[in-house]
Amino acid sequence: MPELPEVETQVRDLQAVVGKKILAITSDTHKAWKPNFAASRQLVGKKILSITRRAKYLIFKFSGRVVLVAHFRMTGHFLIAKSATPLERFIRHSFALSSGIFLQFSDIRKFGTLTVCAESSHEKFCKLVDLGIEPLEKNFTLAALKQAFQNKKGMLKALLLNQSIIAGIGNIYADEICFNAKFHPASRVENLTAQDFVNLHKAIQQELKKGVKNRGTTIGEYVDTLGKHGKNQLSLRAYKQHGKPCSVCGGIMQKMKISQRTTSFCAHCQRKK
DNA sequence: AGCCCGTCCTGAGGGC
DNA sequence: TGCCCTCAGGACGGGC
Repeated sequence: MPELPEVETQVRDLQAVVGKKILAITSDTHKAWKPNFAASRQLVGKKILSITRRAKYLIFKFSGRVVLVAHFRMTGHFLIAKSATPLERFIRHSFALSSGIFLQFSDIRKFGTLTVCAESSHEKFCKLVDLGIEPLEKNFTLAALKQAFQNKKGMLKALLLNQSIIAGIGNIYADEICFNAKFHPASRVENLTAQDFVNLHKAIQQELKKGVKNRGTTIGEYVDTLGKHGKNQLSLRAYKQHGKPCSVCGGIMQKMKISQRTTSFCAHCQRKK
């Protein structure tokens, strides 16, 4: 599923369409559009001025102070095509751009969302204001991590998945971060020591940077805008590894549910705090 | 506040 | 072959 590294990879590739104008939009999944499909008409004739990322959201700024905020949820991704012919079977939305380019939104499970709103209100309307700290930004310091976790209680993995604390981590990277830092995912954050925070801070940055460097994790359907697979799945050590031997100690990886998500971990290497 | 559940959705994979 | 069942889960709303 697309998380921070996958969205970041897409946003970097999508710079290729900045400056293009939207000529037409077709969609067979009107429900994805917020507040409604009719709002998509506001984008037609507008020029893409910038494409940026906040957490797992993609933010397209257009001429005329209009913004499109896209979220991939489980199975969404953009593809850049040289014709209107769908590059994949599950293209739900297609944007005809100037220069004969087509931006296609693929989304098997139809969970993805496309929100159109005024630039002045998009952060509030799309709840971007409620998002936590960006873990790959300079201001994500050790002190900032401690601050974000201050007065919080609960299971470590649940907090890593909470977008209002740290923004952009999903199920894959949460498992990898816990494994990297040797924390049992059900560790109580209120029990973490100063040294634990040092290790956690390092692991968050390492795993997300590795994901970006590898152009994302392809498990299931995620691909980049050219349809190419990422490489991060080749170096996963925890996510979906239950039943397999631990890459460190050789013990069999365990499985449990945390926050409704399947969680894989090594009961020997990852200590419960 | 923390935690759980249901909802949205559809393909993959298992069982028979 | 084919049908039914379960599973996968990001965000959100609701309940305890």
